[in-house]
Amino acid sequence: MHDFLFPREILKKRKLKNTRQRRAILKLMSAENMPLSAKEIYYKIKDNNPHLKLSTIYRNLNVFEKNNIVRKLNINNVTESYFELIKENHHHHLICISCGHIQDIECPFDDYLDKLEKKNNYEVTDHRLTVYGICHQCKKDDK
Amino acid sequence: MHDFLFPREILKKRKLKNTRQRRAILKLMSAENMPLSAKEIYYKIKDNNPHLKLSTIYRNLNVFEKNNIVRKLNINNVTESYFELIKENHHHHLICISCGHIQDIECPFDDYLDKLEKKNNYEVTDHRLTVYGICHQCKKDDK
DNA sequence: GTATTAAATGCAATTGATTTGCATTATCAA
DNA sequence: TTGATAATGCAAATCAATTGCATTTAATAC
Repeated sequence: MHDFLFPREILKKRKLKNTRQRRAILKLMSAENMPLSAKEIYYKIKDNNPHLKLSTIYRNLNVFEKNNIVRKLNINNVTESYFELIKENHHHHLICISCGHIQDIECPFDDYLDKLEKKNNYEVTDHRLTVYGICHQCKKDDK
Repeated sequence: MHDFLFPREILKKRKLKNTRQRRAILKLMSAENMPLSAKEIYYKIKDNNPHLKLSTIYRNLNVFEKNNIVRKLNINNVTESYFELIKENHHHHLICISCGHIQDIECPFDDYLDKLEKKNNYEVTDHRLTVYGICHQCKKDDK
């Protein structure tokens, strides 16, 4: 389950320019290890990158998405997109609609997608499962 | 599997005002029977509703969503939200990333969500499964 | 029907996320 | 070290969606 690469290795592997800004974004995403929005990334790394602009974050997240380095997530009733590093373990998300906490869940599909492909004559390229609910803590707090 | 209600019945049931604009939106959504964006709805009904504004569509789609009349959908790489009428048959979506065609697929979950609830101590309220791929026609056309 | 009242609509302006154009700067390969 | 190419900073623009407010309309009581 060897998965970790340094930002500069991730970039080199894709022949992407190894810039300070890109390294900072990847380093943060790796450290936080949870989905983050462009703004969250921006506010967490701007102190160490004085002239950094939000547009640079957006541009790089798009580059990373095209290069399969990050995955963009839509969350119901949340306007900003979230981004997570793509790792080896394929998973989905369980999201608390009260506190917003996101946790990974295993992919429950075994041969379901193969069957779906054949049945519908599709070539399946991606799938997303998102489960929404109220987490234990929020239930207790009656939030 | 009796499911069909006239727009005025749908509105009355929820004690929502039965306006011309709301009826037009619901009538269209029922006739088209596929997810539509606010703009698509707007352009398809504006000829019969001269002073209709897009903001009225948005406001009503939000009202309908709160009242469980429509469901809002996010589609990867698509900026607008899509909306579909909620009917009895619970389903998910298979979307062609080439032509954008959306088709319903059965929900594959039996006791999976119950197990997930218990395992994670969550109260599950909603779930979305979206499968992306390339449809038969687009494969043939090599689009 | 008519009056009353609360809610919906039209309209214009605004918001907020994301993108883009362009001049400048930084990276990378030779 | 240099030159070519791509990334960044910065400001402005875009686009989906929302909002404030005056006016209109639907629902209810009379």
